[in-house]
Amino acid sequence: MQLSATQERFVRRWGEMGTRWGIPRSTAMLHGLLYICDRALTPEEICDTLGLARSNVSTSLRELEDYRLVYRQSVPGDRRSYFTAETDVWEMARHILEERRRRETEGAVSAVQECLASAKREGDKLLTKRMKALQELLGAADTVAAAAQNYPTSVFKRAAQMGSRMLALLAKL
Amino acid sequence: MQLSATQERFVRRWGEMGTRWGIPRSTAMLHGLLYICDRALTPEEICDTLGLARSNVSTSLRELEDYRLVYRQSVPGDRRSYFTAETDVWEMARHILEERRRRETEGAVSAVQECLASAKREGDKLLTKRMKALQELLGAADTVAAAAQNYPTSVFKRAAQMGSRMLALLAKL
DNA sequence: GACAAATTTCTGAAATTTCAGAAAATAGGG
DNA sequence: CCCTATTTTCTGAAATTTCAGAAATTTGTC
Repeated sequence: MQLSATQERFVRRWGEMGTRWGIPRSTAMLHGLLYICDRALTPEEICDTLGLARSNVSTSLRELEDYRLVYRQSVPGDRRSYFTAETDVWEMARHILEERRRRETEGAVSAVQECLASAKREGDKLLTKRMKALQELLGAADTVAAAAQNYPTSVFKRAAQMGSRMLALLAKL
Repeated sequence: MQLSATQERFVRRWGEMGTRWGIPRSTAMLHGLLYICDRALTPEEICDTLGLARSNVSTSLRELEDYRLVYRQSVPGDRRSYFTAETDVWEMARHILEERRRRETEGAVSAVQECLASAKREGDKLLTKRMKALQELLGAADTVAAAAQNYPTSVFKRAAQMGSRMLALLAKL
């Protein structure tokens, strides 16, 4: 698959962005490519287009599937897998939020939990206080993120779009 | 400064968490240490306590100052700098959000902007559509994050704590 | 169940990031 | 204005991460 100059540029830029978000460049490029494609691609085509090793594409695709940013499709009578990206950006955002919550906050919550227990046991007042505060924050973040998962995309979208107005409203309460 | 076993454990765990968040382990440890301290520390003390190189502490402190997670204080008649951490977790969260917005979304917004312009110029319908969608998402995220900066901590805190309820409300509209 | 196509896992090399030590710069006190 | 205490910047070594190529595994077909 031959990319136009602009498509090429987007894919490259997107890959660059990925690195800032803690996503390997090649994984992000692969995602960018699928995102701007209107048909499903085979891993083979992806390799050729982006100049990545087959193994790398395989690993990246699995990672992106975990994030639910790309979907695998199988065509009857064709042994190859075909991949497409999630193109609804709000759905994308939800999935990223969900996965990041799993990976980034869950560990922190349990770490703080443990330390809080120890601090109490040892009677360390200050540490107890600090751990409680952290727990409050992490808990709230986790709750919001979790809640976002339980509503349809339309609600999530509306919430994000109205976010600033909601804050304005809250400021008056 | 001698740490108790639990304090030590927290600092270590917090450092570990940092790496998942894209923050160097030593920087996160340093932040963790200051967060659980009730008095200001000198860089020297921090080195001794955590076993880090002086240079490393210097760099990490500057980074944490950029995030506004630690503050520098100077004591008259003492040439050394003293450092304390932000201990209000909601303020902490706001500062992190702000800095992450600056570092992570600003670049993406301008990248998409550029690509959108090129796509339009070239008449690439699909790419234009995709770039517009991304722009919508990034714009919304940016707006929410920006709005959070403009309200007092109390509002931010309330918003986070009520987040799930707000979503429930929105779902009915 | 043997064969071929496709995919995944393993391994190490290349690139990047983190961090300690040395050298340079800065600031205060005499 | 020099001297000393403190901090910052520079440099390269160590650790980590990313990724290509080879080997192993899986999947489907005959």
